[in-house]
Amino acid sequence: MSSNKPSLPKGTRDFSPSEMVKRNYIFDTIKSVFRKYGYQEIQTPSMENLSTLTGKYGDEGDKLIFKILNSGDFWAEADKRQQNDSTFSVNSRSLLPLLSEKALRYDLTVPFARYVVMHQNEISFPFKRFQVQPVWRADRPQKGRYREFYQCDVDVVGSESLLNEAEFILVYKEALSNLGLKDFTIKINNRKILAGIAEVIGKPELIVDMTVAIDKLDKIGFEGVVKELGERGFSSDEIEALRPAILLQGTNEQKLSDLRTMLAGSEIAMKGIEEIETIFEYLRNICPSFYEETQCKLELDITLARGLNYYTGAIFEVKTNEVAMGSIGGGGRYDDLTGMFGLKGLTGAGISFGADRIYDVLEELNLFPSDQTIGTKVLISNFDTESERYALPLLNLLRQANISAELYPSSAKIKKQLSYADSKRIPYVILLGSQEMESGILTLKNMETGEQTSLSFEQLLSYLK
RNA sequence: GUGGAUGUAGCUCAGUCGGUUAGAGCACCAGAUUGUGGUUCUGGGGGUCGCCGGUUCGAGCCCGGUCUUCCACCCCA
Repeated sequence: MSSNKPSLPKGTRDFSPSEMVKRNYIFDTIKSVFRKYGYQEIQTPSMENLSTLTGKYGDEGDKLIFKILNSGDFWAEADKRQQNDSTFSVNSRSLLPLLSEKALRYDLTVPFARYVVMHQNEISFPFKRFQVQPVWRADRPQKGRYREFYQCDVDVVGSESLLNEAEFILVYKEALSNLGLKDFTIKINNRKILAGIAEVIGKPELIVDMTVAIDKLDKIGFEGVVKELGERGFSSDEIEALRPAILLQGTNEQKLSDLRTMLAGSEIAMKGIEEIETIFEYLRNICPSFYEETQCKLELDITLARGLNYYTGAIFEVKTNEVAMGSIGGGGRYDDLTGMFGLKGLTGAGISFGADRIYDVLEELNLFPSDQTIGTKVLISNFDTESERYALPLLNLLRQANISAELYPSSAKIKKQLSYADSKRIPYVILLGSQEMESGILTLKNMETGEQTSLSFEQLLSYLK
């Protein structure tokens, strides 16, 4: 490519009309489920103060935040600082606030926490909100991974009830089923159980290393996990003690019962186990048939570790079993996210749908409905200035009747006008030339069958409605 | 951030051993057809072979560098 040709920043994409139709189908489906469960929509700015975002996602996460360059001459500013303040030394850290004080949002959860703190006086708790907006991450793109992508989040703050967690599972099930997915698994775990395991083997401070390692079980196998645990500072005795937890088998009930025995000495683990059981019980009471449906599997998975930097209770992750793709959703409970912004004692929980990955999945499985692509329903052909003048009021009447219509804007060859209708998949064309103007009877062409019928305008209106 | 591939027309890709004017399919435009598309036929436009340098009588092809994209790791939706 020569250098003067335009290109896109790495990991970003244009969305053409046909793609937007499909994307809106996903957003509309998910949003309508959110609304049905009582969540209200908000939006927040694309950019936040850098200080709002840093330190919330861990060291790895902080590196992936897109920072926005300040306007102005940071170098001159640094000079001035040095002259006025002898303790000011020029290095990457001291320069950063001069270089950048804003950043693109990395997810929707932290901006939401910021929103809650700033609007606490107008919010009545518990506050159930949903938010569908793009987020940006500066990592290397690959399959199913973009630098700009949309998240669809639902969160509730100010409610400890595990009913919220149970409802998240139902939201996942309903939204993904409505999108046509036929085999997906919602994995659930609890940070408290993980903490309990780390406690029982005597390494509570290594909980993050432990979970990062066992999270890779399905990818690198048990031997790989053992190796990684060793590298992360676990002795072979401790690894041996972890074995039964990592290799937990059976139904959710069996797993819970095994965990109860295994972690009997840990108060926090018991709390986590009880929480999972309560969630399951809510589900049974809300939806007795939940476990009988085959398309959506709910699986307690002790190796599931996510966003440990702020989750404190339940953790969720959703995967489709129909195509190879990373997770298409995730979430959990975070007890003190607003605490970072000075509002203590407010618990929250939420889940997220990865719309771009869901798009890729639906595309691969050919699950987009075909009737979604129709925009304009009828095109009025344009033979000459006279027929154009004749067509204008008809165009208006069609639109007043709520029929999506357009008039070809110039008297190009009919061949070209029909090709245009064809490429836009417009199902009907009104042929309007001297014959039609004389008789007042219009010719309606069905673009799919090629059939042409002669109709009065009134007949045509009721036909197209 | 680490490792591996890739780059030729708008898109997908051929291009032999280094040898004349770099090709195909699709897409686009026009004509066959001055009131009929999606099929067909004919013709047409479109290229700094990613970029910079080197080797050579001669480079799309070989060498060095650089950038891009893709794949994997880390991490994640």
